[in-house]
Amino acid sequence: MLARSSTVSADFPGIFTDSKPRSSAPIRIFLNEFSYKKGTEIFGEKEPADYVYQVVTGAVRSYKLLSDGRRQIGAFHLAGDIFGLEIGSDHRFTAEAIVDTTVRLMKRRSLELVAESDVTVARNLLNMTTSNLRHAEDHMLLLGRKTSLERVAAFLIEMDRRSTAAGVLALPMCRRDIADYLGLTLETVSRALSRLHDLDILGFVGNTQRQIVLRDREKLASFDLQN
Amino acid sequence: MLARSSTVSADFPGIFTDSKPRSSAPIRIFLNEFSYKKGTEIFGEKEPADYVYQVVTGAVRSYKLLSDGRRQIGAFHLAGDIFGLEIGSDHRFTAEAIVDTTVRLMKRRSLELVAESDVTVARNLLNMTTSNLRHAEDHMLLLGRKTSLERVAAFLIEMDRRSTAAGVLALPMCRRDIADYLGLTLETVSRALSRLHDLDILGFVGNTQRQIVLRDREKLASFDLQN
DNA sequence: CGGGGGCTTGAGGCCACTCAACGATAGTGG
DNA sequence: CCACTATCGTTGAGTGGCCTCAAGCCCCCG
Repeated sequence: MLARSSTVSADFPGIFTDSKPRSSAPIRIFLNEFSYKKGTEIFGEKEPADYVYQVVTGAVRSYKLLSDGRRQIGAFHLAGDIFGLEIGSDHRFTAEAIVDTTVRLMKRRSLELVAESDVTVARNLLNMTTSNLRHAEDHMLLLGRKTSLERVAAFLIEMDRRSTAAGVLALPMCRRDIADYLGLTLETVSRALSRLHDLDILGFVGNTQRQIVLRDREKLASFDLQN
Repeated sequence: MLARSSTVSADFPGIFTDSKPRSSAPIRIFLNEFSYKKGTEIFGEKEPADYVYQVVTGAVRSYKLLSDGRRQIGAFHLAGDIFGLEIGSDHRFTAEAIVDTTVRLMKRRSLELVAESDVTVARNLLNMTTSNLRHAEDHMLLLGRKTSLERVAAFLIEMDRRSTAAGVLALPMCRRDIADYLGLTLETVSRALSRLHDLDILGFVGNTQRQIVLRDREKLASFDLQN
């Protein structure tokens, strides 16, 4: 039970920022921190959505499965991101910790109650849903019409944009995750990365293949067509 | 200027239904009907989103283009559907009439004003955005992971579900539109339909290839894997 | 009747997938 | 400390599903 005394807005900025100072009596919303080991499930598709989550540290993948095991990752959630926000009663994705992850969670019901009275919170709920929608729309274009090289380039640019640290891109997810996000196989992702490496567009840091430095953002961007 | 005297809810059911009876003085919202000839643009991507649209008769496609002309259709809008609803200031898709189409339109600004005061309208905005999001999420799975036959089967099932008339599916869009919706080529779509025809799962009505009768919904559904 | 758009079908090619081998790294336990 | 194993990533060879290119049919329409 954290944040008893802190303002809510400091803890769930995506939902509460831009809110005018609220009534002197602070709204009490339960905020618990919770940790998940690498690879464990945070919630499953079609489970009731009782909580909304925010990544504190770590990374999360949200995905859907076909009955034969094919997987489509809809989004990666990094530090600060809010996920599991559903308007309907059930989750539409399964969420798993990619690495050891701690999240902050709040009762969805509490959020709804606040949204009832606070117009700003309600609008921010709409804004977050909209930004999820925008991402999904852009991703449809990628999945439906882009080549493997274009997809990988777009992925690197997206991760670079979202990354806090300038310079080195530290990818928390494995090649298979990237592949399932981009609608490819892990081998194709690996080949695309190798090709970008051969073209001196990116470099690997040390011996790990999860830390990438973008040597030529401009050339990289030329592979990610505008729309 | 229609609907001067009618209630708003009757005209924009997607936004206003489930609303409790509002104040005795009806809210005045401009409602114009407008017609577009087959193939003409209703609005373009990145244009300011001043209006929200509802299909009265006809059909509309919403799509994004890559700079080299590759196209991804994000959604088809049929009679009754609301489209062009943006939270940001600009449209994120281009919308075109697939056939001769009449739409009803309202000033977005008016809608926002109503949403400010009427919580139910605000919630319905959120619900509509959410249902767009759900569709996009499902479509990502289709585009990223399904085979051509699965995609076409899913498309037929979706159109059948949305179609008002039971029995015959009257598709307003051409094969190229279907292909750009499913991330395929028109030839692949045609081959998939032929294959379903050969399997006695569907039939064509008369000499036209746009009217389809589903002979065996169960077998069709078996091609569209659950997730 | 000629022309064009929409659709189907065939033949061939290519990009991404499949299958496989291999190296590197990290974690485990002797 | 060193096998031992499992996981992750890269790379190569070959396949296959969808794309490309092309021909031809049908229907509509001027």
